[in-house]
Amino acid sequence: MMKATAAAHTPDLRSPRSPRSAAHCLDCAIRHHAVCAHCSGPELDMLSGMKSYRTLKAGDPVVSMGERTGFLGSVVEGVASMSRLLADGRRQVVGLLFPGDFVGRPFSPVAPFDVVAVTEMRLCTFDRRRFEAMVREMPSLEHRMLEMALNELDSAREWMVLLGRKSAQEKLASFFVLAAERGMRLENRRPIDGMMLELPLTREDMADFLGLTIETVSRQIGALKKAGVIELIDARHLLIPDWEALVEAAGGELEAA
Amino acid sequence: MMKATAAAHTPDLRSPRSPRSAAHCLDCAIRHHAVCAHCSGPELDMLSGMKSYRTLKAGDPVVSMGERTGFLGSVVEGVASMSRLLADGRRQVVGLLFPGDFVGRPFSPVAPFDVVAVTEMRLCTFDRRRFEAMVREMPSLEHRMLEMALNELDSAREWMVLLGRKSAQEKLASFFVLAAERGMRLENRRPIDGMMLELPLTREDMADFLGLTIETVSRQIGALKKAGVIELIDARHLLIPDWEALVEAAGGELEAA
DNA sequence: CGCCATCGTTGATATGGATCAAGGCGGATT
DNA sequence: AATCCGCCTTGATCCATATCAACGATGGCG
Repeated sequence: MMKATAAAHTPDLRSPRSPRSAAHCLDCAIRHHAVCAHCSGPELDMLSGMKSYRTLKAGDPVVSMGERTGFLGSVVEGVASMSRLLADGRRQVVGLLFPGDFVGRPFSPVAPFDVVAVTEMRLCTFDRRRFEAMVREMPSLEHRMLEMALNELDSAREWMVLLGRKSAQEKLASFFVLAAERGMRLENRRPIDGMMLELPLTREDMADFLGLTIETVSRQIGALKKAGVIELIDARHLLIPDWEALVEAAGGELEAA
Repeated sequence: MMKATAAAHTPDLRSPRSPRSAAHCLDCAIRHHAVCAHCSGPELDMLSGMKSYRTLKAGDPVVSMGERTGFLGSVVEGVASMSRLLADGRRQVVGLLFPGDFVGRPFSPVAPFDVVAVTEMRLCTFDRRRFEAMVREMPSLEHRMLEMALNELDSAREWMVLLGRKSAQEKLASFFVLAAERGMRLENRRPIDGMMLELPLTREDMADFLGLTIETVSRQIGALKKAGVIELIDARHLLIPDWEALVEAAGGELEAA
């Protein structure tokens, strides 16, 4: 029974259609969550005509900091990280990109951060120039971009609170809250008591996202488990017996990223 | 001589005209730096007609988290902080608002953070509904908003790197870099060796911005002084003898906020 | 002028998380 | 089935920063 739940949450990456692409944007899984969410029929046709897909394996670079990238796009399936590597090897993950999230920095060709696939993933991409031109001609698309940018800005600031002021344990709990909320979002559902959560990140990526070391991540997961806030299935899967207790352990509400 | 330099940098807040307002946007100090930067003549007339000014003293609240604010606007003079206060009193400053910066959260009436004047300041405000309607009708204005939001997003992520991975001393040096760059920006100048920097924040605000305590802020300022990276004039004024040395102490380049 | 409040500095001590070190587990390769 | 390697956990110790405490400087106000 628990196995069944686990299976139901495991992304079935390759099943629905050919590995290459989804025929038309109308059939796309992220249709109502991505930058194209508010596009009308003809607008969607136009996007549909210029999109192309990329499939990536965990660990594959998507864009590198400083690079001039010729494309912009959306995450369709899987998860990517945006991060900055300092000269001495310290690394900070500044955001995760889930399905529906926008990839790339419009109107500035030089990438400000590294983007790396952290799971197997599928990306829907557009030629940068054509997409930017389209944005400038379609106010509804530009409005959608603004709406998304403002939401990401709120989320980034929310995360600054975590990085600057939360304890290691609160950081871990907050990460689980974030991952659970984002995991449910595509299906327009909310996290519920007893739900299973699949962690898309390694301990190292979690550490770099939370401003901690892998050892502290490991120990604080252990502490949350001992406190009964989570139950571990394996290193990458956990159960959340009581959602409110988890939010509590996270030190109060987070805005969904 | 040093006194003269100091005077030249001290904002002369009340001098130019009546406390109430600047006549027309064309004469405004932030004309080319604020949300109105790309507006053409007729557009500017429209904004000019709907603006009104607010003057605030250091410590005055601008908007409170959770509040429904009826206005949006721009900082004209002075500096404000955006922050979040946790239930137990911990506080994190998530951003500073300098002249030209946008104030308020468009398209979402509930303020996600507290905004407080940290110096005496002057604000140019617009009725939220009228401004939002104008944005939706003027693609150039909406494009400018998007451009600003994307820049702020880059800055916020940059700051996440600082909060998650930098040492206390690097944090202080980075803050001085930020303050110096922002101080020079309005005049389209870059920081130079020997420049004087006026700190707009108390030690407490700096601590909350950097994720530190006031004692650590005080000690690390002392350490940077001993290292010769800065010279203290008084608690609120310092000299930067060597700009590159300061950037170095900050642990590498910051993108200007 | 002297009081008080706010702000900042400095010193002593405590501690949360980092660092250093060792070993376990599971999956891929052969 | 044995080996290996990446990933994770656990233990011992260290250290950067927090905390606790006292005091100094500055400026507003009676």
